[in-house]
Amino acid sequence: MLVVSVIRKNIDQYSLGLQKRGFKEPMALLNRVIEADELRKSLQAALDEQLNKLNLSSKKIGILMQAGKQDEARQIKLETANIKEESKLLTEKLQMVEKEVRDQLYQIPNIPNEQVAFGVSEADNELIHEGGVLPVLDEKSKPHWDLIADYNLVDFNLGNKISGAGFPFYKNQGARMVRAMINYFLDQAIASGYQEIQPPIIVNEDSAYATGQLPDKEGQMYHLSDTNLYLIPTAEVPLTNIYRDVILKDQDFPVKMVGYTPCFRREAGSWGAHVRGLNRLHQFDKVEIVQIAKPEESYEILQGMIAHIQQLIESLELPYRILRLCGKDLGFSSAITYDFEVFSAGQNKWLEVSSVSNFETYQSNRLKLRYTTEEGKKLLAHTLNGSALAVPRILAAILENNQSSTGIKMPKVLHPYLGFDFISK
RNA sequence: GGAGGGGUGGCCGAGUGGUUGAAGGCGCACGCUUGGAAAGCGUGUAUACCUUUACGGGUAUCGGGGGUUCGAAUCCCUUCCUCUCCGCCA
Repeated sequence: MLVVSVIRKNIDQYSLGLQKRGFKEPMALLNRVIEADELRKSLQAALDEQLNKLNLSSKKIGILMQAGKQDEARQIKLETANIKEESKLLTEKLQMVEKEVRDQLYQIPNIPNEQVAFGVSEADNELIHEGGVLPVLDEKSKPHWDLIADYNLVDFNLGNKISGAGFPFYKNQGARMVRAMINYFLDQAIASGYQEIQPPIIVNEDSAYATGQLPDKEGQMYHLSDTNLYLIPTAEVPLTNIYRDVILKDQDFPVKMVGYTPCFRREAGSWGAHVRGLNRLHQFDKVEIVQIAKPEESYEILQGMIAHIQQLIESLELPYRILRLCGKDLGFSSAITYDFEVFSAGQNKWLEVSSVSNFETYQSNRLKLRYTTEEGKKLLAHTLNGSALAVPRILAAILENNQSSTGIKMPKVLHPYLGFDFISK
């Protein structure tokens, strides 16, 4: 959520930023919030004045009562009726306006960083880097959903029976691969100085609001209505919320967390042939890295996170590319996002396997996540996170890219985790 | 799930209707003291919003929400959390 006072100060720059996201009349939108906030302030001032009168009267009455001057006290009591009436009205108005300001702020996404390009579709995402070698496969090569069936690695039918579409059963060497990747990804993050955390995968409403899944993305999450709790769509939610309502001191930095969790996504309305196999699931495994940073350091830290993910993908010997998302494709809360895509040769398709973002203060404003500067000022911190990595699509790419007539070769780095180096019949 | 006890500032802890944003202590900061340190003494030490060039002033906040009252940390309702005992249990 943006800060109104900051919008006011940077209105031209913010307006331009929203244009990058495809907003037609951003200036009007921004001015509307500012005006609503002005109204809020004046109502607040008027209310405070009434409350002040009331407080003064109460004090007087207290003193008179103690002095035994009941009659004088009763006289003042009568006068307070008007004030109370007035402050009640003002309170109601104020609450309405406060809600309006909040609702308007909820509708304004984060302002893109200056590096983010204008764009009208995902075709305008900028290619930043390419790495690895595209595999040359013979024409008998298959997509992973066929390979999975051939080698009995994942059972989708069983998933349908027990849970529903999008809830696969991993079996045999497939299950082993999932477990190996999770462990490998976690170990690599730990080696890069991230603190491992195993968080809950069910969170309350406050947490879902604080990281921005609510109010408008409730369709993304599974909701447990009897207890009003949510299944997490990503470990970002519990990990970042650790720092909700926290004021960090200098010695608390750096804050680097890594967590493995299953992730749950309803993905309402996005089902079809293009999401076959492991490409898109309701439940999947992901290792997530999260950092909290001082504003002046956050972009350097973002580069570090990018480097970490890049190394991870390279170590798996997968062809990949890094894209910087354009304004149109940028997530609502993000100021800048880099997507990592891996080429999956059996489908002849790029699969997004990681998305790393700097949210600047957009999340921390809702989280009330701050830090103390050397001068003792309390400022909003920056939050960043990235996938490192999402398991099923990596699994798919490994299977497809490494297939041959005799079987599937496993990347070297996973051998110690797997206990095997080749999948064959 | 049953029965009971609690949630107060960075921490401990007092406070059951009236100049209480909150005694006292610890911690922390600064100053005095000292050869130096400790002890001692003094001063200061919450957050948010509004207002003021500044000094300052105002409002709200004693788990959250609502109510009673001129006035609530204190009374009532509701909700969350927590502790103890019993039950159940991986």
